[in-house]
Amino acid sequence: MLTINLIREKRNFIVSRLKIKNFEAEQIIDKILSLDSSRREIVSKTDMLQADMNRISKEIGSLIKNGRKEEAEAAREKTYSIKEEIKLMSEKLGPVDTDLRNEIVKLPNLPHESVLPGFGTESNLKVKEGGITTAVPDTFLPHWDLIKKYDIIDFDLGIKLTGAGFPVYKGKGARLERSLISFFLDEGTKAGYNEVMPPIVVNEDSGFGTGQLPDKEGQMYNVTLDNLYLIPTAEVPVTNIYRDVILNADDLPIKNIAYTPCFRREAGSWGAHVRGLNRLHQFDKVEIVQIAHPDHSYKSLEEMVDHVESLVVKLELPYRIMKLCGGDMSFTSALTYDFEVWSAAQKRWLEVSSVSNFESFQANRLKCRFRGKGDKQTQLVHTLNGSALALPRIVAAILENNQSEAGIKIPKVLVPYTGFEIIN
RNA sequence: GGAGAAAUGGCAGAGUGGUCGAAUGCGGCGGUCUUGAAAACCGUUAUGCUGUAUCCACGGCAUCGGGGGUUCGAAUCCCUCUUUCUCCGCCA
Repeated sequence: MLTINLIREKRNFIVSRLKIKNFEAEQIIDKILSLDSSRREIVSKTDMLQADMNRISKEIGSLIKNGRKEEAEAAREKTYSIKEEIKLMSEKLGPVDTDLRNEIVKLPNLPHESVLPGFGTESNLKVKEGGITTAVPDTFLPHWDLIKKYDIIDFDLGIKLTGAGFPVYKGKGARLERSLISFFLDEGTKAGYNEVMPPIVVNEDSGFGTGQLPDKEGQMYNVTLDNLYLIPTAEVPVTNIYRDVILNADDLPIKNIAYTPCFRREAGSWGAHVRGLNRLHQFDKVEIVQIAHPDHSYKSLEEMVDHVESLVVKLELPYRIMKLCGGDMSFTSALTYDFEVWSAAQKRWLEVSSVSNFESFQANRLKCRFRGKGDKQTQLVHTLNGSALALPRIVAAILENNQSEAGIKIPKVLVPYTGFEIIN
C-alpha cells in the first residue's frame, strides 16, 4: 500500500513509474485525491465540532459543581444540535474512509528505478548463469517417472488421503525432503538469520497485513469454523510478527528464517506445465525475511540474492538469475530477482526462488515502523523476503539432473544429512 | 467445553462518571555534580489523524484489549467479541 502522503505529493511521478508495470494509475489517483480531500474536510469539521462539545461539557461540569443548575441546563440544550451534527459527519466519514482505502489498495508498488519495462518473462533480464551441467543418460526420465521408479514420492497415495497435489514422501524421498529443509535452515543460520517456527494457520488480521486478503482470498485454504487461513508462505506469519510494531533503528536489519509447509489452492492453474512436483497444493519451503532500514534495503536484497545463489551452487544445480521486468513483477514488489534451475529431463527452467524488496509497501499496511536514536518521528521500515529455497522443484531438478544407470546421486553437501549417497 | 476473576503508557501499578492522555515507581533519554563512572538531584518520556508552519515549532481530535451503546461528559456504567489467570472436565 502506497502512503497517502506520497500520492498527494507525487501524483505525476507515481503515474509515470507505474507505467513501467503497465499500470494506468491516473484515474485511480485522481479518485484517491478527491476522496482524500473530502475526507480531510469532514475530519476537520468533525474535530472542530468535537472540540466545541468537549469545551461545553467541561463547562457543564464546573457549573454543576458550583451549583448553577439553570446555566448548566442551558448549556446542555446547546449540545443537542452539535451532537446531531457530529453524528451526521461521522455517517459521512465512514463510506469515504472505506472508499479511499479500497482505491489506495488498487495501486501496485512503484518499481525500483532500475526496473525495465516489459510485459512478460521474455523481457526479464538474465543477470547471471552458472552451475555445472550434468550429462544425463539417453534414457533420462522426468521426475514424475523417477519418483515412481524408486518409490520415493507417491501422488496416488496423496489423492487417496487428501486429493491431487498433496504427495506422500516415502523412504529416501522423505529423508531427502527433511535433509533439504535442515540444510537450508543451517545455511541460513550460518548467514546470520534467526530461525523461527511460526504457526501455519493465521488469522484474518495477518492475512491483511501481508496483503493476501482481501484480494487473494481464493488462493488460501480457509478454516471457516474458526475463520483462520492456512499460510501460502512463511512470509505471512513471519512478517506479521512485526505488525503494529515500532522498532529501534539499531536493531535493523532483522533477519529471520523459517521452514513451513505452504498451502495454495492454485485455483484454475492446473495444466500441462504443472505436472508432478512443478505445482502442488502443499509443499515445503524455507523462507528468509528481512526488516531493513530504508537506506540499506538494497544492500539487504543483494545479500539475500547472494545467499540464495550460494545454496544452488552448493547443490550443484545449473541455475540462472533473472531480474524481472516491470510487467512480470508482483503487485507488491519494487524489485525482484528470480532464481531458476535447469531441468534436464523437462528441458526447461524451473523457478525455485523469488527474492524481492517491497520497500515500504508492505510496511505501510503492516504499520511496521522504526525510530532512530533521538528521533521524534517514526519511519516505515523496508521489508524483503525470498525463498531459500522452495523444495519441490529443487527436488525435481536434483532427481532429473543427477540420474544415472546406477541411480540418483545425492549432492555432496546433502550426504551428511541424508546418510546415503544414492537413491536406487 | 462449564464456572469465576481480570485486561490501563516500554514494564510494574493507581485510578468506579467531570479539570484524566492518565498518579506513583522502575526503565529510557537529556542535564547538573564528577578526572571519568556510580549515587544524588533537575528535566523529559505514547501513537495515529488533522490544521498553521513546513527547519526547529505550535494548536485541534481520537486512543486506557477490539467493536458497539448509555450520557452534556466514560479508563470508570451497559452489551458484545478476543485474550489471560484460577477451578472443574477432556487430552496429545
